[in-house]
Amino acid sequence: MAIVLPKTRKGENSRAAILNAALDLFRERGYEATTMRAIADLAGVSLGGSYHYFPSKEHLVLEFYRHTHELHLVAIAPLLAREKDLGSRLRGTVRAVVITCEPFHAVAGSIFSTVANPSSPLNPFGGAARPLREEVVALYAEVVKGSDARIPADIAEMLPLTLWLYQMAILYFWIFDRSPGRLRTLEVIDETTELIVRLLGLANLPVLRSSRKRILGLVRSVAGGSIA
Amino acid sequence: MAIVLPKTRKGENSRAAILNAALDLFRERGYEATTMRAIADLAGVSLGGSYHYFPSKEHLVLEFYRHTHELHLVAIAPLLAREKDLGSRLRGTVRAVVITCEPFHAVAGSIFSTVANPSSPLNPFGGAARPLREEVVALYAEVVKGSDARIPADIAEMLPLTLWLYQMAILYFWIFDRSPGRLRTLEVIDETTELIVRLLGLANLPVLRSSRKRILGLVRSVAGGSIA
DNA sequence: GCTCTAACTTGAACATGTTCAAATTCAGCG
DNA sequence: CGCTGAATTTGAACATGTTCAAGTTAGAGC
Repeated sequence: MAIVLPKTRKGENSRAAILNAALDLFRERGYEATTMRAIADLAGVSLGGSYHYFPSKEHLVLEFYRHTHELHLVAIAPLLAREKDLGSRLRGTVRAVVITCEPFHAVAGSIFSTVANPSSPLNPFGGAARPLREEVVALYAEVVKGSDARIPADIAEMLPLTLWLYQMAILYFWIFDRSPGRLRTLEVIDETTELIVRLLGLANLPVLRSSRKRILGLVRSVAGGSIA
Repeated sequence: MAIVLPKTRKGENSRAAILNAALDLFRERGYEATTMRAIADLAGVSLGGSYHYFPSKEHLVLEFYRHTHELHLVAIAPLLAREKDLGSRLRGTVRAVVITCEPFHAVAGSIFSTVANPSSPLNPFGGAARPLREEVVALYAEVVKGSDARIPADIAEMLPLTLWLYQMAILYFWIFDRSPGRLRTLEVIDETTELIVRLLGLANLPVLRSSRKRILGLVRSVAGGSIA
């Protein structure tokens, strides 16, 4: 079950060939229609070969996800360097997620399903996925911090984690979106990011004070138990 | 693929035996560890027999849903007949969900992951689960309607569906909850239901008017595309 | 009671993810 | 060059969800 890293040049080649074959076939046929035998054939290794570097078919999907995360980082770097408005930063970042993931829309369901399984070590709330999760949370921390919005400290503390959860919800919506160009998802992103910014602005209203405390306590409690 | 209903007494017995065997084994060993062969053995039919009444192993899970849903209905009937306060009705209803599902807590994770896959016929947003989903939404409509709370019409329209989504979120939290007696989930239910009632009370604040419109439009849009 | 048909049941066969013991390769070393 | 041990590779074997053609049963109609 442990992930074995290649120790030789030859091993590196094999691992890369397997991964590329898997990514190509996933994109071309989808996850379920891609058999481990087809991956092995295309990679030029035997059936068992893949299991030397990837403990399971699902682990190949996770490599897929890691790949898109890196594409995402590259895609939004200019925006984050330039833009100061929180709404624009948030909208651009989340839009970039779904745009980056677009080539993999057909596979995304299986990714999500894999990732949603609480008993899997790959669960985003669990330990194994922790580095990647923290990278994404840190990204949202930067989205907020690099803006000119003044966020109260108690909210700022929990906001990145909340935005990460929000992104997961958007991705789940996106998986179901069959509209051309995934326009509906983009619309929902525009609506929700604007809503988030507006609600942040309203958070200091006296009448909302107690709800704010309650919500923050809730987020803290949920995050504290399941994630941290 | 079509679901075949038994036409004879013998058929009814077989179907019931298969279903009972499946529920018992799911509860005892979990979803993945329960093989179709074990189900068939325990039910006293041959391997292929199950497929006459249940198109797939996942469809047996759907029956499991229905089973717990019916237990849930029975559990909350007295409360809904007696209580008029919205917060109490909501809290009691959602508490009853997790209490009803408690015997299946260990299984719930793998079931959730199976079912979260959008390509699964059992996906709660998809077609096969539609009748059951509509029953649950109708239940929440009754929770609201039978209360003495006065809910604006535009909110009342989308509230049951939103509460169903909320229930799903609670269930996902519950899956991760390792606290004794699942006390943390119950606490979160108490917190969130009170928050929901409070926010409903605030919905008429002028300053929230535009956010309210936005949120309702969002829910309507999300529901219209993926679910209805 | 006999026949016929639809309902029901069977289990071998298949597809595919996974395992694992054995075979092969290869770089380093004397 | 030949040896050695680790890294890599192999493919047969296994487990399990699913299919399906063939067999069996039971009840309606006569």
